[in-house]
Amino acid sequence: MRAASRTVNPGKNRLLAALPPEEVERLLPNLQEISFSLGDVVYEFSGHLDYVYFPTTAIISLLYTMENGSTAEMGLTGNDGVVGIALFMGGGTMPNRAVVQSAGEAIRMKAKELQSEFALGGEFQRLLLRYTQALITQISQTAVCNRLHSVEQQLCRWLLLSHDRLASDELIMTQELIADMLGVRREGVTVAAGHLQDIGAISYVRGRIQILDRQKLEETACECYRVVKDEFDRLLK
Amino acid sequence: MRAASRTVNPGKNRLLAALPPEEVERLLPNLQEISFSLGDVVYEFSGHLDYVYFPTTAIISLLYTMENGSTAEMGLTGNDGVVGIALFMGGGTMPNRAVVQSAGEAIRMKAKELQSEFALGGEFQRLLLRYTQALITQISQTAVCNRLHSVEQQLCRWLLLSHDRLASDELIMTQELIADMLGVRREGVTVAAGHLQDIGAISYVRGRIQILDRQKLEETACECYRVVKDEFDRLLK
DNA sequence: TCGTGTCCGTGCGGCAACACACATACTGCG
DNA sequence: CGCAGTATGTGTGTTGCCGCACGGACACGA
Repeated sequence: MRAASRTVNPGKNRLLAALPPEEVERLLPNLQEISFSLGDVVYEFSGHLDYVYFPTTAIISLLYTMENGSTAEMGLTGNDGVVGIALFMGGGTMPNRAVVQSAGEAIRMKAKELQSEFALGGEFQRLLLRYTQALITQISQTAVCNRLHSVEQQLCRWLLLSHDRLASDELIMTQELIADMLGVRREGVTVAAGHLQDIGAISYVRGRIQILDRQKLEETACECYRVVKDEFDRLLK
Repeated sequence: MRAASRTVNPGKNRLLAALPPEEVERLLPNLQEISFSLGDVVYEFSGHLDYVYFPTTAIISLLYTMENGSTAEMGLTGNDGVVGIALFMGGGTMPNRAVVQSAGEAIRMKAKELQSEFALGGEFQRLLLRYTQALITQISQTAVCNRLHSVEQQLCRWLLLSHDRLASDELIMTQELIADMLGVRREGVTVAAGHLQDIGAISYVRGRIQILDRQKLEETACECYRVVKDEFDRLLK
């Protein structure tokens, strides 16, 4: 995790990009660009947060780790959202972890400054709350999907959600890590990904996944992906 | 669903009870008591909402119904919360359903009036947002629990969450309905509930569940119950 | 170029939950 | 009282995923 002091471009995050000019101007001095590497921990279970992060090219996973060490993802945030909602929702902390799933950049803002801007009740507040509602839908759909769908369907959903938040068709991600995200065995991912390769949807070589055919992925995925996608599109213009 | 015009007692819902007197006074004329029966639909998938509901004795389940008809619960709300968060989060609707899981009363408030009070940015807003954060934790934990835990553990979690939101030790609930909530087969509930009877934690007779030994239920449940409980206690004072 | 670590593929036994079928039992109503 | 409807219990075979073990393949540095 490395901070740079150069001027930031808020247009690279959809929430910041949607702000009216006067609010952007007010916020700009408080924004800082920051680089994340794969695996960086943005916040820990019930841990204090000094900043919120608006990803631009990075993707952050919200994970829960059980007492016995097994993990599962609740949701993920890219350039369409913000990490650290507990800071404006009022709780300060959340009982989960946020881990960088795909290396890249984010824009950060001090908690205090976020909170005072939020309290003004303008477009900033409105956007953050709408994003939070979209996130709730994503988490809900994860819950339902975990209960009712196969590993292969969930893998498709996850690949599509990640792909939507990336500029490229390549994901840097070992099967081991995907297994942790989905809360399944590594071998389960191997089998599912093997099938997706057979049908020509992806190619997978030692931690580099190429998305070859989104169409096929969408067909193989369950309805959960589309529900989440549509809801994000609806709520975030 | 039946509305009564008699004077309401906001103290029976924990959110309303936590408001300072001047805000209660302002809201009181806009509150109405309403009765729900088991199975009443509070709102439909992506359906319009005219009111928010603050349950007092009723319990409302947030459910998702798949295209193939199978269902699963994302969370539940009792006298510690509010149904209809989309109205103040800004989205207006949500892609799920809300169904009465346990008959009882709630206090309702018109959407418009909710929104104008929310916009004032006072304690009302603060409480609603903190509740929403607690709900996010509940939904998240449901997601994780669905992935990693057994039907029996989930049944315990569900019974405990419901029991916390009830005045009595008796739940009126067939195994069929519980199965829909948990997103499992009815027979799965029969087996799990049978075991819970064997160890003396509950008794179960044709749609009437008696909670006999909470201690045993908590021991059999996974950690998920406690995480949710602690987070609600922390966020809602 | 060789070794070591990482990553991916595969096979096997086991188990929990599934789908389906059906038996039992209680309940309320005519 | 008898019957229909609802609710619960049980049995059988199937399936999807798990845990574990291991083998091969590639990558990178000494």
